[in-house]
Amino acid sequence: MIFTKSTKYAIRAIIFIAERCEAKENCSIRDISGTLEIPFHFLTKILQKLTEAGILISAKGTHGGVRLNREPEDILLKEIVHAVDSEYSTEECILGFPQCDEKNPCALHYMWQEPRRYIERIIGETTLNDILKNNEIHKL
Amino acid sequence: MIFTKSTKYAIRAIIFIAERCEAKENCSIRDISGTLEIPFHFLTKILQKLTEAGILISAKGTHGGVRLNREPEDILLKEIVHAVDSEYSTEECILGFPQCDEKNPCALHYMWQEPRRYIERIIGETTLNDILKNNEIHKL
DNA sequence: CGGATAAAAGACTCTTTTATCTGATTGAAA
DNA sequence: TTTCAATCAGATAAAAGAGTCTTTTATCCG
Ligand code: SF4
Ligand code: SF4
Repeated sequence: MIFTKSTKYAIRAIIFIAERCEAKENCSIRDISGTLEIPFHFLTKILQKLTEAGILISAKGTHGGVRLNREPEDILLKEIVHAVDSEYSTEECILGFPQCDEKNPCALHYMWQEPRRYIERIIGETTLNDILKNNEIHKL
Repeated sequence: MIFTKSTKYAIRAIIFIAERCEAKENCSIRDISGTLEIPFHFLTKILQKLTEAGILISAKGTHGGVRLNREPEDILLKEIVHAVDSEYSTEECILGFPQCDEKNPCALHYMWQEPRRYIERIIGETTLNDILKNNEIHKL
């Protein structure tokens, strides 16, 4: 609805990593994939992006895997979203016009301001820690 | 972002029809397609759905075309959206889980309530007339 | 009335994007 | 040096979007 499937997977995976893996321990991608029922190779690609973005850190070989590269309170939802889907934007016209004309807006433009602002705030200000505070997510 | 391309096309087309065609006159789909730069055959499919939904009424043959079947104040945005994309829903979990657990929600669930409610209100309560009141939409 | 024509409806095919799967490569640990 | 697990390259599948062509139905014009 608002996030792409990749983005949803990314968020779910990060929550899993933060909750299930101790700071110094690696999470095997295979495990994450199995538990969260996310296609393995699709997940690897997503996690690679998160690693490139400096959100995760990965290790090959035995006991390898992936873990957080920073404290949950230093990871913004925004970073996760943009790491996975660099095009993501809330600026676009709700009717798909190329540039949004703030000067002479249509009614929908106007109505869309409020929810858009909320969404921008959620994505821009929520940290991984905020998400973790409200405990167990079902299926995890 | 929130609407599919088909839905955006549908809304733009309906606005065009309402503004450019007199009550008893038909709008040629070819014209709409040309003016709004919407692929012709893609648009016909969308408009067919709107016709099936009773929002538009169509006529074949010379001077045929499409026009509103009801007054703009009796056409809810919701109807347009659902006519084109019957699956559309704002109920879904923002993280893509199958059923949303209201009992023990995660933080995102909670944060998502506000914008979701706004969006539901926009879609559920806005009529075509509300959209038309705020005059000219650019590129139309 | 009867054929020419205009325009929507419908059936297919093609392209692009998003999502998923298969298999080979690399590197770390044991 | 074997083994485990991430990485990387590529093919395939599914969905959304766009294009081609045929059929149907209404008007027009003689
Ligand atoms: S005014 Fe309306 S149509 Fe124009 S860019 Fe803004 S939302 Fe889109
Ligand atoms: S609580 Fe969170 S994860 Fe669970 S259904 Fe609601 S939004 Fe989705």
